[in-house]
Amino acid sequence: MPTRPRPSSGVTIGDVAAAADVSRATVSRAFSRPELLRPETVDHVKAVAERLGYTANRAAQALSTGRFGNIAMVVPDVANPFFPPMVRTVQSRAEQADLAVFLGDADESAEREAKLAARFSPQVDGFILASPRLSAERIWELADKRPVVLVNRDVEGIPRVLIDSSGGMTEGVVHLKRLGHRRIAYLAGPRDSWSDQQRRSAITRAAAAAGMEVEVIEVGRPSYTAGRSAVSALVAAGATAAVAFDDVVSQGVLAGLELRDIAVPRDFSLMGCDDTLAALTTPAMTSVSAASAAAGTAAADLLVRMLETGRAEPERLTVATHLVVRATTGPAAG
Amino acid sequence: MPTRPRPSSGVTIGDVAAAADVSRATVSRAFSRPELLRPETVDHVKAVAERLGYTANRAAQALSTGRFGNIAMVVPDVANPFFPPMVRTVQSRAEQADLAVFLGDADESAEREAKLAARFSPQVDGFILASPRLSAERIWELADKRPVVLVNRDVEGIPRVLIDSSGGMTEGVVHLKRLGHRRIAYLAGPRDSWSDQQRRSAITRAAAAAGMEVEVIEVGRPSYTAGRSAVSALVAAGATAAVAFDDVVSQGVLAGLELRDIAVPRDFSLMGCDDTLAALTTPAMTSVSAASAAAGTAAADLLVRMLETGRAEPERLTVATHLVVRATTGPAAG
DNA sequence: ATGAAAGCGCTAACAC
DNA sequence: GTGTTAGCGCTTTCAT
Repeated sequence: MPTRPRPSSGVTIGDVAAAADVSRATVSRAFSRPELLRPETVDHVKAVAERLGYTANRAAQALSTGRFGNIAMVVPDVANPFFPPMVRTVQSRAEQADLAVFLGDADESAEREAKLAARFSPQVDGFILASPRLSAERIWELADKRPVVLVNRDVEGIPRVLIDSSGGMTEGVVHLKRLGHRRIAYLAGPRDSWSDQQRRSAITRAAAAAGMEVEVIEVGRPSYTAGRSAVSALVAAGATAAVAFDDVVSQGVLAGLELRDIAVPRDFSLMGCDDTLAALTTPAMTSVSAASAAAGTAAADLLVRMLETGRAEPERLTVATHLVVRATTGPAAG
Repeated sequence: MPTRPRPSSGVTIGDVAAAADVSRATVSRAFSRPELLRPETVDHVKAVAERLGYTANRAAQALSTGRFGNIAMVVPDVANPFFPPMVRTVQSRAEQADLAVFLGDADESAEREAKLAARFSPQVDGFILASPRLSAERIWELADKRPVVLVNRDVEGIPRVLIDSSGGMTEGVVHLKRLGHRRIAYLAGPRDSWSDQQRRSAITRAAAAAGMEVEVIEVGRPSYTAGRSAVSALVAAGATAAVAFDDVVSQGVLAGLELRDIAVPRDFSLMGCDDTLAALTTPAMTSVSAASAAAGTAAADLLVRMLETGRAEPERLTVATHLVVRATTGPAAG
């Protein structure tokens, strides 16, 4: 008989059973189904386990039950200030359900999202995909194997939490119109981002309704530098105001305008989105509220419920936004 | 014999073995030790596995090998811009070693760090603790069970990566002295943070050496609001310059000063630390470089090596810092 | 209320 | 080079 030095996770359920003079089944039940045991048995077993420093082997548990006690959260970029608050709330909700959270940063790439999903899939009970760039097909495939909750992405039949920026966006356009602007620019984000598509169409529609012209300028990956570099295009477009895909880009634009001695809001109006940094800049930026923290809680809640009830109806939530007017929007120049 | 509906992870190694007409051991080897098999066997097995959509059950693997293929990273606050770049680099290094990363946000609390560590411990091969607030004893306890790498924390016998801010801090004090400042303030961070202790003593020492007075003002959790609120204490202290624990606090101070119409750098000099936001503010802040991304890579590297070699010598790295002079430091007023 | 025992899917001795 | 087989530590059915 083989006697290889087996990997030992230290104290096992057998050790506790022996020390407490009960069967392993009893030890197991003391933790997972204490109501099946006499209270004194439970106490005794737990005391012994405590004394021995017993911790259940998660792998064995998972192998036996088929449940891992883990979920995965995938984000396009943790360094984007939109996500950390969401990461935090997802974690705290997950912790309440005794779930540990894997975090994957996809670096704004659909390909890397797929890789991460594949890597996590064999050891998680479910996924939260924040602003995923994955195709609907791949999301369906994934959802076919594990419960999936989406944030800021709408795919048929998949539970999701949407932060609907169109309300705030529209208010923003109206606000700019009232200030006398006639020609504005939208600094667009990643094309495969649902948020960008939504914002793009909201602003286009609102501008048309208000009889304003809108020039769309692509900046690609939403970053400070991308925003700063976009200023020349902004100037070339002859716009007197701009709405940026998010606050990060907006902050870059702010710096770029300053560099060219274009005063905000005197010579130019600027509006961000998500309200992640807007309150912290100088001057403070007008932005569209977002509440990504709340979205995180909601998403985690949905997932936890799916896990507990076993694939309930796909719930679909939408949270509204509004414009937060600060110092970067003012009357049109001239 | 029991016939409960066993949790099935779909296609198992047995299915592949049957379909490929080999033993399960061969299938296992085709993936983990292909060099032991005839190339054609490997190809055949892999092809069949592919066709069947086989994915190894991680729990079974872990149970059998005692290795999980996961590591945990614990940070005090993901929303603090110092950490996301580190999280990203840790992840990318971990991915190269085929390790998945659990992320825990401890919310600046030692207690929560301990909880997270306990939660992750039974299913990870090692830990990266970033700026942990845990006591040395608890860190030793943890390191006793699993390999641990520390970032910005020095505990005897534990591998770690330190970003030594004292160099940059000292340069900063000299810089302020040269500008004519005589009385400065240090806006201190969390007392249980190694970084804060180090910065605190570096500035105290440097100021003493330069014959300057330094008032230490505690702000507690390093946040924008904490920084902004600290401005009154700053004014009361009669300092003409301040060094903040980090850029987040510094950014808050900047806003607080602006609110009181104290012009920077004309009336007051301000210096941040870590250079996370400094380049993005208006005016751009003088700060101490930090390279948290590099620290993350180094830490992950250390951990991966420990995992591969099996507890090598505890390596201990220190990365130096320097002052990055920008617009918020100028001649002393008056 | 508790115990006995099968088996979750995989890996690694060992035999051939 | 490949097969056989004994577990890894846990949960759960079934029996008592």
